[in-house]
Amino acid sequence: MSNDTIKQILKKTESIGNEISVDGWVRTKRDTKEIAFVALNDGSCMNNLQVIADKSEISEDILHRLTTGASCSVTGTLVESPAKGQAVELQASAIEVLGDCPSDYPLQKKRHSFEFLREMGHLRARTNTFGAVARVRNALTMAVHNFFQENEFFNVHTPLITASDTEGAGEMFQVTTLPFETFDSSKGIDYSRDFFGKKASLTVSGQLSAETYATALGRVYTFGPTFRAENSNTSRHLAEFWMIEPEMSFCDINGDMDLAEDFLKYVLNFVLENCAEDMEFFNKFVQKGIIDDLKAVINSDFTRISYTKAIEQLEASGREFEFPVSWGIDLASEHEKYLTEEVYKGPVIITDYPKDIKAFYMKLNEDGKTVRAMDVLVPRLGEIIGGSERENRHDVLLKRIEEMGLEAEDYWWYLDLRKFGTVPHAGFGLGFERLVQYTTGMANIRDVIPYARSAKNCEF
RNA sequence: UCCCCUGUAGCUCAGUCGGUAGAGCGGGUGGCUGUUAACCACCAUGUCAGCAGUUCGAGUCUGUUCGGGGGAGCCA
Repeated sequence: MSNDTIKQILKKTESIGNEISVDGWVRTKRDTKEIAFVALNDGSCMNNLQVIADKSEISEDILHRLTTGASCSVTGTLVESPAKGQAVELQASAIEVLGDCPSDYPLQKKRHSFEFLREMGHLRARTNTFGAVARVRNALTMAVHNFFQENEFFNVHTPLITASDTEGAGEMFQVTTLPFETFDSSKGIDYSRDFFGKKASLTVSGQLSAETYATALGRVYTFGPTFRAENSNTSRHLAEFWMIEPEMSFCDINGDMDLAEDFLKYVLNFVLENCAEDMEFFNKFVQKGIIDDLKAVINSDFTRISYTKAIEQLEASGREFEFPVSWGIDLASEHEKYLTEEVYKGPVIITDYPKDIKAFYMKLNEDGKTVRAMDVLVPRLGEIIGGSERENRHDVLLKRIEEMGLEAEDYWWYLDLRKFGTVPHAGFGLGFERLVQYTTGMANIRDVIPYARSAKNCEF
């Protein structure tokens, strides 16, 4: 923690003329007869610090070892740069090589494909793109907490291991200490001998637990890892991902939509303000025009339409969809894309879905056919947020549980929330990696989390 | 899980009608220039993903296994 980071050095022009020391990794070196130009990066920001290594000051041996990827500590004088391309540069008086980098270093000073870099999970953060993703991801994490804390939400740590396999959001990973080397399938499984004395799994959602705290603290949110054992092989799914789930008491579906809209605008704005350089990079090299897109979202009013209206629009479009449109179907990607990218050209919130295609806990409308669900759809990605007002009537919830073929006794504590001082409440869920994807324009979700876990993929 | 595409040097790719391997970048060496993905010259580098088959002969054709990508479904 002794030396300034390159980010600090590049910002503080008043230190021109001072003797400073900097640590970092060599990105590139350009040799001339008298001088070598070394682009030094320390991860603190996108930009490199140009180090001037005069061959009269720095030995040939040291210069020879400053290969791409090598780490070093440079001492010298910060001076105004006489050439274009950078405002300041470091005139080196001494360079210490901390770690050599032999020529079989896989990251060359050229662009690599994301596919190749995925095989280099332990090194890819040293590239411009993945460094920027990591910094933006960090900023988004900050923004999420700031937003909820400023709005008086309490962060709740919901359990990662759960014994209720009834959360109903997808296939679960089982957690067990039973020795399956000696497992005899003909005898069945005696879970009473397992660690928890019953079948346990990794959580697929913190929502039900969050609801219990919302009905005590008012406004809460979770922000933690979630696990789904789905065999889905797409650029939008992970087996391990981070989810944000706010839950509010004394709130209906309209308040829920307001929160979702405010939330998205807040975090996007936070990143544009705090990661300007990284966002410029994405704007230029990853997704052209993304900064203007995000600004447009921040300054727009999200369109809010009912499911029934959306179906009418799709039917009236005259479009040949692969999946035919009729009231009662779940919207497919092509339908969502049409609505967000072609009709409204921006975020769209769709509400009041048919009860049969949504979860049991969503509040039933007076029509008896639809529930107070709301999905936020955005261009490029589709559904980014899914939420609802929760069913707060004990008798209706019980009936819905039975209708869906679920066991009421599995939900005894969840039903208790409606038995004892029930309140209207609502919330939503948001996959954090999808938010990072949407913000950076990165096309594949495996490139916005440090180490992606998906079917048949658990490297590093 | 389904459909489509794909696997050749460290990377990105070309390789025609089946005749025994090529470019750019990267690396090494030398030169040159306050350079900016520097430039110029020279040099080195391959289990053509694996296995099996057809053929006088397979990077090329066939089968199969594995890996990667895109789309779909499921979803966040």
